[in-house]
Amino acid sequence: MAATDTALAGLRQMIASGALGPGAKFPPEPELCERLGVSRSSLREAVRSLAALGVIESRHGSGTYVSALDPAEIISRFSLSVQLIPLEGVLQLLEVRRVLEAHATAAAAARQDPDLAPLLDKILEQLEATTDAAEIQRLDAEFHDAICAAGGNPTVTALTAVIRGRGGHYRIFEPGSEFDAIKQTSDRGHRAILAAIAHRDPAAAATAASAHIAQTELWLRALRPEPQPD
Amino acid sequence: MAATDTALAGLRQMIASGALGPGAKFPPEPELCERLGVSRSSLREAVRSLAALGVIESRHGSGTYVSALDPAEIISRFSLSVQLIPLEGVLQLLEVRRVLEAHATAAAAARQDPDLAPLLDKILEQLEATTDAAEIQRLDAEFHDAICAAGGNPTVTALTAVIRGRGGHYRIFEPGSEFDAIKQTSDRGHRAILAAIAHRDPAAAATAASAHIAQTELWLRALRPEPQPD
DNA sequence: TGGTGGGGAGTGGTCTGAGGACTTAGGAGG
DNA sequence: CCTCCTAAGTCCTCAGACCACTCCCCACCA
Repeated sequence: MAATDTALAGLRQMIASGALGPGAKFPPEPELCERLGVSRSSLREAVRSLAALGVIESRHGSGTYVSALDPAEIISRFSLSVQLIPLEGVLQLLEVRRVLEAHATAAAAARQDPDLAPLLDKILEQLEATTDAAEIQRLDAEFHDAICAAGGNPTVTALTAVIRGRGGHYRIFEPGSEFDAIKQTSDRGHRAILAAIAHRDPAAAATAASAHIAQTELWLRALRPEPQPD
Repeated sequence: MAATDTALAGLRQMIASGALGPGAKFPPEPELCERLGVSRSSLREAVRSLAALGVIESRHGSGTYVSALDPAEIISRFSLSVQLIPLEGVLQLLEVRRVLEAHATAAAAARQDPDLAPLLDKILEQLEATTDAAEIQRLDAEFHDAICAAGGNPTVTALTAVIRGRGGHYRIFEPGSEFDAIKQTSDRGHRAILAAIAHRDPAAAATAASAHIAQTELWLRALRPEPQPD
């Protein structure tokens, strides 16, 4: 087995076996090198791999630690790779988001948090008042994030946020011929979601959320805009 | 900015800008070092990070390449970190699986693939005939995988497979006092799913799949078994 | 007594240089 | 035309050195 793979398997095993739980500190690099039988370079590459996956955290001058192993944090690490996926794959991911967010929106409606509807209304008022693309994206994310968070499953919230972040790179809302029609349709979709939540109607909430995101999918398929780097 | 982060951002930018598309080959390491202004160690750690996320592939003796950037492949990279997530997080992930797999099962029922029902029936016959834990796990995965694949979204298939792989580490089916009852309930759940698919009934299929996975969640919450390393 | 600042040990981050292992393409030989 | 082999190209691993950062302890001062 290759040296880096040996180190990777060894580190993974130390966590999987329960020897090191969430937040635990690894031995210093020289000791790990000796124990795993690899050079420091190879060990560090293995550590980097696990760090990229959100399993390990290296703190300069302090040590190397097992992460909290929280699924939401781990999922958020995938943002980097998701942001590089081409359009065809993004459409598949949007179907995932549509299904999950419909579920989360229904859960939010069922939970009857009295503070949620006023918060969402405040966000929508700002959203409806602006025509700035970046501002639209920020407020849209805030709206959907608040709903998902109210759904009660942080993992679902993280997953939908990662996918939404990718969709945001395709600037549907750039000023153009279709801008007004798209913006109005989007605003109406948000209001429909809020209305369903305010009426404590989970089924209507799921339908409204699903329709809203399906609309985004249709725009992406039709416009096929170029993604914006950075 | 730290050296490794500089290299990471540079590599990422080369892909995001469109300079290197899926499958494209990177320049050799020495040239990348010079262009990005970092040493080979730092460059290699950055490459390892992106490789862990499924964005880059290094082939010994050949070169470094951009991956296919296929969302299903990228999601499968997740498997390593998901397998280390503790029970509490697994339950959150199972909710994701339940929602997605209900959706995929409904889609499979709606698609009316004539080969699907016979295939599933054959798998279930084998599954119902065995009491070996590993065999149960393998056939169960095969059953659900075939359904998700028929759902038509490879990303959903990959995501559910990763989560299912984690659930499999908690051996619900180890021989014990509850074994027979659990096995029978599980078998009945599979049959209900198959019946709904055979009857081309998407709503019933979604309900059956959702109930089947919800049952797994209940077992995990109740039994709280210890995960099996390796 | 309690707070504060500095210093030193511990630890991860980066660079350099060297040699080994693997892949691939192209030419020699059949 | 096919096969085998050579050689160039490229990534993989190791070793050693030095730098940067964190944290704890202790002397110092109010």
